[in-house]
Amino acid sequence: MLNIGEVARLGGVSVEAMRYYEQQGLIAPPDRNANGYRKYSPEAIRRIRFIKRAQDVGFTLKDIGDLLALKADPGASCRDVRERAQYKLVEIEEKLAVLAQMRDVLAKWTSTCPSEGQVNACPILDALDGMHDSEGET
Amino acid sequence: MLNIGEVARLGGVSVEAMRYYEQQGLIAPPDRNANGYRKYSPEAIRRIRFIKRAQDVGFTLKDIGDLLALKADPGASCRDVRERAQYKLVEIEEKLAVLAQMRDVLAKWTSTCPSEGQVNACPILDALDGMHDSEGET
DNA sequence: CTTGACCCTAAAGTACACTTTAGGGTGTAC
DNA sequence: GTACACCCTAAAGTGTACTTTAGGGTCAAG
Repeated sequence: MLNIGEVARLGGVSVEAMRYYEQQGLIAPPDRNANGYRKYSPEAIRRIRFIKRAQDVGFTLKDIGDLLALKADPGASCRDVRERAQYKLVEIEEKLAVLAQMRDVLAKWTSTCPSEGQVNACPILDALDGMHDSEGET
Repeated sequence: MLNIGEVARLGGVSVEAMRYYEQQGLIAPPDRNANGYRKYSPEAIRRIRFIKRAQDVGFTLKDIGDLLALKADPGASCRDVRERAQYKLVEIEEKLAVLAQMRDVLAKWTSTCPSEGQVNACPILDALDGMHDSEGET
């Protein structure tokens, strides 16, 4: 049995994050020993790492709660999990599109800026000021 | 001279956002007329649109404050503006890389999931559980 | 003369995932 | 026996860009 600090260290999170996950229902409240300390089985480390991996691919803690519920539900289907993943995939692709657009505009602007001269002749500020509108609005 | 609501409408933001920008120093406190209402010149609309365009390419309100300060400073150089833009460009490219990685992993997972069968045989949950580790960690 | 759309302020709330603070108990090594 | 690392709780704070709430004045139309 492990103390919270050990699980946190091995799981790669802070002790406070551990307590936060418990509070949010992502990890079950563990047994306590006589002094009131939380005592975890090594399985808890797997759980923490599950949460971290899910975060790494973009799931929020709420999403992760849903995934964990599906995981624990014998009546749930693999399709349910895949749906969540595909929905998240779409969200991420949307964010990618927005950022790619930002990148393109910024790249264009920085490439046309001579970097010499005063700000009153800065093409970037001119663009922000709408001096030569030409972008496709969303 | 325009009321705050007119500027907000023409600038494409809410009245509350206008007051927030003023509070944050992004727009100068305008004159008030006898009843205490803010009165703006049409220039204020340009300012709001500047802020919106800058947000659209990824600048935070704090960034935008810096840009506006450069814009108003006759001693500032175009290089200063370009530096900000290039820094932001790098930030955005970093975010893009993170999201692209998420997308790739999620796409792989969803493609290998049969969507049939019970969750106890779900390849996505297995992957999240670290069943067949093979990702390059950062 | 009242209805409704507008304006004002200050403060608190929202989402997200924690971290920090304040105050206090526990366990072990020297 | 005390120093130090560890554990506990509850509540408040962080950052971002607003929105919402509460409470109250202003103005034009009918």
